[in-house]
Amino acid sequence: MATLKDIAKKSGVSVGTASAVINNKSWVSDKTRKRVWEVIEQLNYRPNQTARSLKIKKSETIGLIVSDITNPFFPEIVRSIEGIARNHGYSLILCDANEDIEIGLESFNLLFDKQVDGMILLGGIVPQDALLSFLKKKNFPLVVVERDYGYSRLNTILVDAVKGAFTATTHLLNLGYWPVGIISGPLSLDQESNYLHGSVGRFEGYQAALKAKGIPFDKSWVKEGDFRFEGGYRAMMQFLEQVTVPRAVFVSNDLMAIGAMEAIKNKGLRIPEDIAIVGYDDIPEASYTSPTLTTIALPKRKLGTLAIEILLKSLSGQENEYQKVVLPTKLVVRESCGAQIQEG
Amino acid sequence: MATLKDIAKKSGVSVGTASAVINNKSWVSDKTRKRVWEVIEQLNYRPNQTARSLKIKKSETIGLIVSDITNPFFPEIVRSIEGIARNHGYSLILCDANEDIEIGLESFNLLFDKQVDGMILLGGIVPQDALLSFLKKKNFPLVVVERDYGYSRLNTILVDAVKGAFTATTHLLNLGYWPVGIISGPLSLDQESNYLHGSVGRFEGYQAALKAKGIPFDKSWVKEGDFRFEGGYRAMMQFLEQVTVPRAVFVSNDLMAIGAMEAIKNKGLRIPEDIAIVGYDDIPEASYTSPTLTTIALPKRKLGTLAIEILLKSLSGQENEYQKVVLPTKLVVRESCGAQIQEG
DNA sequence: GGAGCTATCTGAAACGTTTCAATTTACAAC
DNA sequence: GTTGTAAATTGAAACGTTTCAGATAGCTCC
Repeated sequence: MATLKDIAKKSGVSVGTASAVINNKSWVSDKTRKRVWEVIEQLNYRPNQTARSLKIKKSETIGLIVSDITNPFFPEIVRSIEGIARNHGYSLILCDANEDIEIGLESFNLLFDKQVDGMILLGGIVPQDALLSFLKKKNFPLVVVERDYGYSRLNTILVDAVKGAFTATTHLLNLGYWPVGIISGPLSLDQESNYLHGSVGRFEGYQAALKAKGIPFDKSWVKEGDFRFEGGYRAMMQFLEQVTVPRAVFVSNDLMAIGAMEAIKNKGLRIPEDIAIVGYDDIPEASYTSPTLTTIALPKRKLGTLAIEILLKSLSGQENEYQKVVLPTKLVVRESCGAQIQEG
Repeated sequence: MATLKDIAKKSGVSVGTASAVINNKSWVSDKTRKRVWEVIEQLNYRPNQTARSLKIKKSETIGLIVSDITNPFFPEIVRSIEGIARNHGYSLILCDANEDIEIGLESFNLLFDKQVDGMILLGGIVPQDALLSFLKKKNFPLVVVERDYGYSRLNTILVDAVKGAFTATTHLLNLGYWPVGIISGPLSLDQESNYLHGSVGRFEGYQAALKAKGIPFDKSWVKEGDFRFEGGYRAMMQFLEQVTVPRAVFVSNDLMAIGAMEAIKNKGLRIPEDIAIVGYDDIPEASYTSPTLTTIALPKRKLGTLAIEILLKSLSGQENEYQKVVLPTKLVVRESCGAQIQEG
């Protein structure tokens, strides 16, 4: 592997000049520049980024911790982050936490050792105390997506979960369905670990929608899931075994909604004729299911691009404020809610 | 950020000794070891991996180029690779090529600049000429998954695509369907860029199955897709607009199969009553669709673990042979093929 | 009390860059 | 020619580690 020294020797200049050439410094004479470039090409020289990083104290690398890479919600976000990062000369070190908070913490530390210049947390699987105690000591470019740590000196990109769930539930209520149930995300976990997961917001939105219609909240229309396919299936099965079954259900994410639909079909019931369903996330699969899934679309691409853009700005050292962005959701009406054809 | 020098000064030893302590060299006295560790903890010292990498000429980083991270086939493989890599002290730089061969090449070069110690190509989106001319010059730890570059000095992990496609097609033929079409992967691209994608093997398997039954091959039962949802939809639409429509179709990957089913349903036809479908990959979604998708299951987890294990062995410098592993596939019978309940 | 060990520790070079003060060169102006 | 100035180049230090030849100290043995 050729080094700058080789280039310098072979083209008869000093190492400093050779460095100036590859960095396109303006003060190198055209003659020298040309000669050095010839040698660079001849030796097929590529600068050693590690040495460069050591010197300039930047790794030009970003850490990305995804809470669950196999959840179809994330890959599209990862893609948009990776593309923009690459176009700005940054590469991505990926860690998948597999929804395990221990791995989240381990990855968090590991990424620092690897000298990443900044970090993006997709889904915020890093434990709150570790993250906050770290942030209180150091100032580090960091963006959190889809998790609210409730700390002001932190860039956060959220989606208006309360309003999204409100819209979904109201949509079902407006269609005249009654009763309308909810399959939520993990609720109890949230309290124990102080993990303000999106599930709480979505649950609140559901309750608010009932309230707005003057309908009393009733615990028996609530089942708790785990954001995974199986959890949705199980929760719906519980509903189906009740004496009175809900006429419609808002399911807190699409993966669970698909599981819930599976349960309904297995019981020989029809969607939406017997039970109407609205999901949340709008993962690609929502268009494939049968019936297709009415759901709350999150601006996935936007979530990713915004995250990396805010991070890049922060990386560029501009003295910028911490941002907390809340993006709107959008109701996507498909078949599972039983609405007449109408643009949502 | 504390450095080794700080540690050395504060604990009254030389930098060399301090280094020996964090690297757990045996010849440091217990007394010194203890004192240095105290300072390390007190200053919250963490070794600078960049400096370390520069010196030891290893980055402890692996490059991973995925041909399409949003294809549900890949995330599970990525997860198994990442987990094992992390447990062995390696982290992963992820590049997503978005099925774009240009990006594949760009990423390939970028990863070298980043001094990755080894590389895994998931789906082999790197152009053949670039890869092979590189390999002929240098010797570099590399594992390719699900693409056969047809070069012997290269670790390759494949699945028996020909046999898989043969099994799928034969399954349809045995059910008495006729004619049986195929939606293939990109075939023409393969010839132009000499890209021996899995699509060719699957196509061959289809042809072999016909031949085995003494059925002549007919071009009009072949449509070319792009391995994406939309491509499957479009290809099926072409079939549906033909004078005679195939009675069953083997679709070369599940994403396209789901697209194809969508097209069929949109035309008001039934699966499998009007058209039977068998896919390939067994992505998680294959169990969610309606009807559920009969498909060829690949050992995804195994593909990932094997890839990283071979790479790690190669990285450890053992003078090992190049390996070419071909894993078997498995027919998973669900509803879309219209077979009676039977274990596959 | 010196030789010979061993166990422990030191100091400096090296890894491949970037950076910058200092130097050299080129050239114009007189 | 000398001087002044700008342009081009050099050389060495630095980044934070690892490594290794050599130094030192403490023993044992005769």
